[in-house]
Amino acid sequence: MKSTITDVAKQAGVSMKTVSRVLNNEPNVAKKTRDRVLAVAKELRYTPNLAARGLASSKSYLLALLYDNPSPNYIANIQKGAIDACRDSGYHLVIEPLNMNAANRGDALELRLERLPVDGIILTPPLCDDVDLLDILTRLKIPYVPVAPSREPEDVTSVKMDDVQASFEMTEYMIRNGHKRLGFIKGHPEHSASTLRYLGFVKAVEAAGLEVDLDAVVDGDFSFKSGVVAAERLLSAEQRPTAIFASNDDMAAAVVSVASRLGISVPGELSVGGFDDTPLAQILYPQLTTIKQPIYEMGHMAASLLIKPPKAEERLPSYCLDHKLIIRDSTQKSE
Amino acid sequence: MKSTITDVAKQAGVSMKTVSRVLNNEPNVAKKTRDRVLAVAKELRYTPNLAARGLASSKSYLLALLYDNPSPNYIANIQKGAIDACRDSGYHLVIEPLNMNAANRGDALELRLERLPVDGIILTPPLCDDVDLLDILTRLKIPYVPVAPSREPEDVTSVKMDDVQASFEMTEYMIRNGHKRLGFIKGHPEHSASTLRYLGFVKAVEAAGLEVDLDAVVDGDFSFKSGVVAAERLLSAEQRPTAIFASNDDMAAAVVSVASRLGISVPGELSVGGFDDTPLAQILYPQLTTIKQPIYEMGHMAASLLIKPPKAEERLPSYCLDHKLIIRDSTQKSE
DNA sequence: GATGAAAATGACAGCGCTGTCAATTACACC
DNA sequence: GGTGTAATTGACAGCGCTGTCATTTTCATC
Repeated sequence: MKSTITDVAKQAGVSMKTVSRVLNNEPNVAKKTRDRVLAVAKELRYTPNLAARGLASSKSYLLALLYDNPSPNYIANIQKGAIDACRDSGYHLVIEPLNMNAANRGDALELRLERLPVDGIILTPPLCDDVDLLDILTRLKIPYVPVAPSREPEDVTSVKMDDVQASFEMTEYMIRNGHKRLGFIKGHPEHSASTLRYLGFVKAVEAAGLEVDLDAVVDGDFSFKSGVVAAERLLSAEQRPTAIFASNDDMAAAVVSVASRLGISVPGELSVGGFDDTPLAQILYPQLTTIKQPIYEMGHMAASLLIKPPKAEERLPSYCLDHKLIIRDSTQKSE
Repeated sequence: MKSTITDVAKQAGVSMKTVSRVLNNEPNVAKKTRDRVLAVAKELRYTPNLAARGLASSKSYLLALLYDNPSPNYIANIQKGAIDACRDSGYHLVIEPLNMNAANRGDALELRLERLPVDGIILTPPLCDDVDLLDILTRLKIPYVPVAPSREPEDVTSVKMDDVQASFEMTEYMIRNGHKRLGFIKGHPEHSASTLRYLGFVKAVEAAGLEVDLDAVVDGDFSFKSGVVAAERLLSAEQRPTAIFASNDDMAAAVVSVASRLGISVPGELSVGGFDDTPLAQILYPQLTTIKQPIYEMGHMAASLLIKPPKAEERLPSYCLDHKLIIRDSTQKSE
């Protein structure tokens, strides 16, 4: 019923090995032969048997995405990118949520990883900064690519985005729109992105020859709730900001919500900028101006790097992918 | 380095086949032998080679989750459930997003499915109602389990929840809290859940001896935006409802938002109920009373059914899993 | 046309496991 | 102890493919 390499070989009048060469894009096959084999394979609707392939070549044609991240949206996008990269190369993606509490560490973790029959692993934050995990992976000699790690490990290629630059652009955009009293809501203090985003904000303010008003920089922790507290503080100030840049969309949403409660119109009297471009950004009214992280692209790149690792001499320590400032309805010119 | 079945067999002084029996929990192995083999396997840190296993048994120990669904949250939960079910049985889950536009149908789709080296497929809405897809799967003899299908296919076991009952409970809860003027916002007319949820609402109202006020039943399409329109209509009525039940959380969030804008306090003057228990429900202030679908559980059950199909005589046409009414802060007693 | 090197092809073993079926052992019973 | 049945164990082939290495073909060059 289901055709094998042998069937194709017979039909095309060549050896199994030649068929194998064609299917794996190996060199040293005459064009004529290649075309014939390809034609027969198509005709017979041949599909390679992954298990057999894997057994013979001691590869699995499987990549794993490891995560321990509460944001389904982030994961879904990484996932989509990785899968699309896999598709063209005959790879598949298996998903492994990892709960990194104490009980799951040490030997249990190592065992679990050993059991994972994959050719490479994509690590999302915060796993990509977990020293234990990285150690085990290195020991097990499983190739991995960290996505947006806080510190880039040596000898390993990672993919990331430029948080500082993205934050810089959002701030610059607000300033270009005539805003001078800028508020900023910081992210979770233990998250490295928080620092970077704040840094970009500061850089942009200073680059414009303005001064950072430290009273208008308040702490947050990425949660909607912390955004509410921060917004109340910012908006009840004597000289309230004309624009607030929150370190993520949830907190930006909180700003919009508080403003609406206080009767401050957005964007009329207050511009609000977020970060992440989560679905929330478009659900909200007005829709949020925000930064779209290249999440899909990072997933895609990470998988590609695992499937076809660059040669040692071409290896970059990291690939930085482009974000995008998405201007929607929550920001406008200062009046 | 990595140990094989042969190593274990030698060390334990039995044949490979016996080791294989033990590892696969086959019957007819003496307890003594079983224990010894297990001990040796553990000592040697033996992990079965999936590819070899698959090749020999023509199984892949892989399940696929197919989706074409915009809600990352839904997918993430199904996924988590399925993976947890896989874990204990040595299975892994591969994820396959499917874009069901015209170009990807027909032969391309069939080819793609043929290439998927899996033992079974979990279908999420709306894929589980796609006749083309179901046809191909049947033809290819790939077992599948639809999650929450609109119409239950014959000869196939599906998993689902009881939308009518869930909706009934939410409504009943509101009525029990003294609410008599109830508003309802419908979901997308082409989504079967919309009908069911409305049905549950009507049943509960009538069961309480009240009458459905058709002026307080307005159309929506599950989007926040449609919720805004619906809420404005409901809340500007002469006799506005004291409680509004929206067919999903996004629309419930819209109700809360509109109420806040109109200066109507929630839950003081207006109770709001949602459906789905999305992250939004907890992000919001006040947090939403809503229905938690057994999404994780459905994923878990679907995978379990694929891994260990019930015998023909024990087969149920469908497994209905329990939802939960989650009472938070957006509802209270009518004053 | 002879020569040699490179390109193209093929024969064959074996990856690690399980299915089949045969062989051995255990055990109840007379 | 002998017999029969069931429980337990093992020998062996082979799943479909690729790696290795040997062989054949091609073709530029003299």
